[in-house]
Amino acid sequence: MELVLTEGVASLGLREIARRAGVSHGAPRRHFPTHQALLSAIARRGFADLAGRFAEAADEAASPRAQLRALACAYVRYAQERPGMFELMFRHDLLRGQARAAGRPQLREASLPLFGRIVELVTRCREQEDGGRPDVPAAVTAVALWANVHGLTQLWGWGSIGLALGEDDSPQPGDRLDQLIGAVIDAHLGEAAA
Amino acid sequence: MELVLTEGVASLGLREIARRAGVSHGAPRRHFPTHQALLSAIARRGFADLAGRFAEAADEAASPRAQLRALACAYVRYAQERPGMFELMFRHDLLRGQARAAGRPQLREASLPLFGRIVELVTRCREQEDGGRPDVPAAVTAVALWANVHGLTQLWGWGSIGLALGEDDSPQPGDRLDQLIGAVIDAHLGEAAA
DNA sequence: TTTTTTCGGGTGACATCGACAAGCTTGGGA
DNA sequence: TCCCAAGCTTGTCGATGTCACCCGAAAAAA
Repeated sequence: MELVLTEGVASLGLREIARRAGVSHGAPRRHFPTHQALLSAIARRGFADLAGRFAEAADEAASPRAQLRALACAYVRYAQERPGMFELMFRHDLLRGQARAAGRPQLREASLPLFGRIVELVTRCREQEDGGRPDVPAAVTAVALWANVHGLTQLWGWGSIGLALGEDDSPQPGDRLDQLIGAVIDAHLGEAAA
Repeated sequence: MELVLTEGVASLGLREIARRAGVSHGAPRRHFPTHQALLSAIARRGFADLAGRFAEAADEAASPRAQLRALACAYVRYAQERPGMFELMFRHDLLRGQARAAGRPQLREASLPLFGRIVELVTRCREQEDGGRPDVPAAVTAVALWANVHGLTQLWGWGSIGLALGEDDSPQPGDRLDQLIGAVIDAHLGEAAA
């Protein structure tokens, strides 16, 4: 099923998926009650993939700050590696229908543990190097950081960043993205690590 | 036409818009070549609205930092006040078709001057109170800040923030949003203003 | 072993959608 | 007066998602 995501999110019609699977339309209905449910299932698989990347990114890094940075990198990299999947994950809930109440909880239950890990890392990072600003609770900083990474991913994904920064220098764009992520982490967690 | 946006982005079918306008389907075709073009026109109007809010938000504030804060507030407030319009503005380009190359430039040309104002404010804010980190160029900070506000808006819009922070205290949620925006501004521009 | 239930899939219909191709109607120059 | 172009209507075409019904095989129950 994921093979369809290499074609973009626009080619995710129910009949198209059925064609791709070699079965007739209405066959998916035996497994998923509606089109949205199928898309939700695919998105859930995407969230599982992302969680796996998070796990293996956190294993490679030692300090909490490095782990946070690795998480952010994994986030952006996943989005730019599987753009269709990323798109589907964060907007399938209103692609066509008004199933707002039905699609939400699944998405939230999938993205909530990821956030729990972030807030835990922020607290650990704070009590270890206490360079941040302790006047604002850790959960707020975690939310701000998460929002920053997500927004960065979004803006990067549709090319607004390369256009806003101007495409003058920086031989490969991966450098600029690393610079951007480093700036974001530094901004939310304090200037530089110990 | 904007009246349709009070019903959400799901009710923006071409025929539905025509019904709402009291004309028959295929009538909009005389003014807009395709459905995407109509949606782009509505989104452009939304961008104009947002630019107007930015202008009047920047007038009320004096210091560049206060202006940036006002801009961020206006951004989030606009999104939570017209959620359908906000959604349409940032995703109509791939709602259904593959008109990726056609829808993009209009969106970018509409959102680029807004960003220019942000980077200008960041530079002015820096050379005035020089509290930030001058080792990273101002454009990078501006992008990071913009991405942060955008991501915050997105996460807030679909309720992930209230769910992540827990709905325990904070009588009205507007306070928490102000706190969040303040934290974001402080993080990217330096601890506290003069 | 025989029967029955369930599971996975197929077929066709229906309403709706966006895009298109004619036809109308109306208003303002020549 | 004629004309013609803008704006709207109507109808069609392909395609979509949902639904109801039918079928074959495998598993479960008799």
